[in-house]
Amino acid sequence: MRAASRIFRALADPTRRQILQDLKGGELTAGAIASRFSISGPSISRHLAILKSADLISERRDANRIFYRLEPEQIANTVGDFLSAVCPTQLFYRRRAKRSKT
Amino acid sequence: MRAASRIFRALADPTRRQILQDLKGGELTAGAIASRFSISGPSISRHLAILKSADLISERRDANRIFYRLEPEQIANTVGDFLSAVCPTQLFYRRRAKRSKT
DNA sequence: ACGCTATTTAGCAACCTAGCTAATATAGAA
DNA sequence: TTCTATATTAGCTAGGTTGCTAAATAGCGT
Repeated sequence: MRAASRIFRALADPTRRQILQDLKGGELTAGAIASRFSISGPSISRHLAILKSADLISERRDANRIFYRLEPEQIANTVGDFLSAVCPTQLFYRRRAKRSKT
Repeated sequence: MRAASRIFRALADPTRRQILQDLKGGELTAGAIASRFSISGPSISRHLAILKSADLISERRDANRIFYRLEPEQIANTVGDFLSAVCPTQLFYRRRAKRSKT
């Protein structure tokens, strides 16, 4: 599956979009993320797996906790590419880093 | 359903994203759009209905043809809002018009 | 009215998604 | 090893999505 498709499908779910916004403030454990929602831990775990497979977040293990962190460049690059392809005059965007092929 | 959810779900399908790109060059009839894909006319018609219900495109009837036109501000506003909420430092964006509540 | 073209709507099948609970890792402490 | 805490994986169900074909609608010319 193409990276853009993985990313846009990942962004299609409101819980996942909220997780990304929550991670904007810094990394959080899976449990801390789950506690912000009224859905079960396993369901959040799957949302995290989907976000991770789209490279929108990354994980770091510390003891038996897993910290998740936002990867804003992936989001900005892919979504920015799409926006510039569809409505370039409405938006000015600037890359922070070279786009990497994933 | 919230506008953002309708829009991100509409963007989740690659055929619909391609339709938006195709409309960037100007308005097209339903038939002209359908002829660019290998899927059936009725399927394209539904994709167009989904894009229209998300206010990403608008339609104009001329005789028995229906012309579809891109609504780039809707896309830029909603997606831009999300990007600025999640990764503001990666992207600079500028509104062309006030956001309307739909 | 009739025919022709353009397009949508209806109805169906296959697949995907997101939620749940129960079971299974993983890591550290006693 | 056993216990506890954290988190994921497995297996299931309900509902949504996307494709198809066939039928209906819309507009215009004859």
